[in-house]
Amino acid sequence: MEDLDRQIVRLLLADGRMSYTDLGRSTGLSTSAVHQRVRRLEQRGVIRGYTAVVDCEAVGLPLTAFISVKPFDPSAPDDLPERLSQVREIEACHSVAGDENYILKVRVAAPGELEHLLARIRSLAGVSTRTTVVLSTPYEARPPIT
Amino acid sequence: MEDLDRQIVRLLLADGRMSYTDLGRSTGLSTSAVHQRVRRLEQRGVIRGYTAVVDCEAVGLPLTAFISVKPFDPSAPDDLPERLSQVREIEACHSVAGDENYILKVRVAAPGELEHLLARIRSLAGVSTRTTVVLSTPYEARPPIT
DNA sequence: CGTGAAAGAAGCTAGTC
DNA sequence: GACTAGCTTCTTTCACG
Repeated sequence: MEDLDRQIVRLLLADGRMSYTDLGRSTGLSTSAVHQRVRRLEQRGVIRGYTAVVDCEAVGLPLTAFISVKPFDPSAPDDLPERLSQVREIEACHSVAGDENYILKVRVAAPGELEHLLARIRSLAGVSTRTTVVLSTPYEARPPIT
Repeated sequence: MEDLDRQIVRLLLADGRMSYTDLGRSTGLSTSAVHQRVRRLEQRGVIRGYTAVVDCEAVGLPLTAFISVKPFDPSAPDDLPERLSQVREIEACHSVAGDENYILKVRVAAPGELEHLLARIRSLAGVSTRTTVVLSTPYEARPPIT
């Protein structure tokens, strides 16, 4: 990827609402040139979209946890992502190497909800779980190095 | 938090570049009314900012890993977040309950970089590490339920 | 791939209820 | 808090190098 594109991506990571005019000023390109490049970055899937960064506590989800899961039956077909896709409390699902098969990141309002969520995950996906509760988050979602 | 605010937050999570005009149409408010509400949400820290969602592979960081860390000397003052704050490969740092003290999420270009990064983390923070390599990511950064 | 111009849309700020 | 109004700024397209 070209240096100008990298620069544009970096600027949009820092401020997803930056105007094309400002992007142009910062990169030394004309407004329409950045516009074109951003469109291409979106089409190629380099930029997947844009989102607000929200304080989870402020929206009533103060409890974050990581749940590592392992199937009861390792020979069964592995369709966990689909099975759990409608469980909206799951923010992320990573297939991992190591002792367990997946790591899930979840957000809930209270410990009681975590308990119900774990039961739901175990029965929906046929897995055993190991849960690590987050106490605090010094930082999260820092921009990558690009 | 009020229902209208919740709705606005949900819309901005789905599309961080949505215009105030469209937010108004979707919520039944006038443009300036949404504008005002969004400003307040930003001031209160409910909305922390806006960012582009980028495909990490496409920007040259195809390798993601979770690193759980435990201090060599549990009685030493715990300033890991500050000690590691300039390590840009670290995307997130969570203090956690359980066997280990912190979980770090990192992104690098290649296995060799992960090796160097681990050495750097161990010496900077005085910790032992346990690393879980991500093989694939069915989903990530899904919007919370609000 | 880049530029520049021009029309239309959206952002922003007051003043009013 | 929300609305209307009006000025400013940005977006978006297109013709051209």
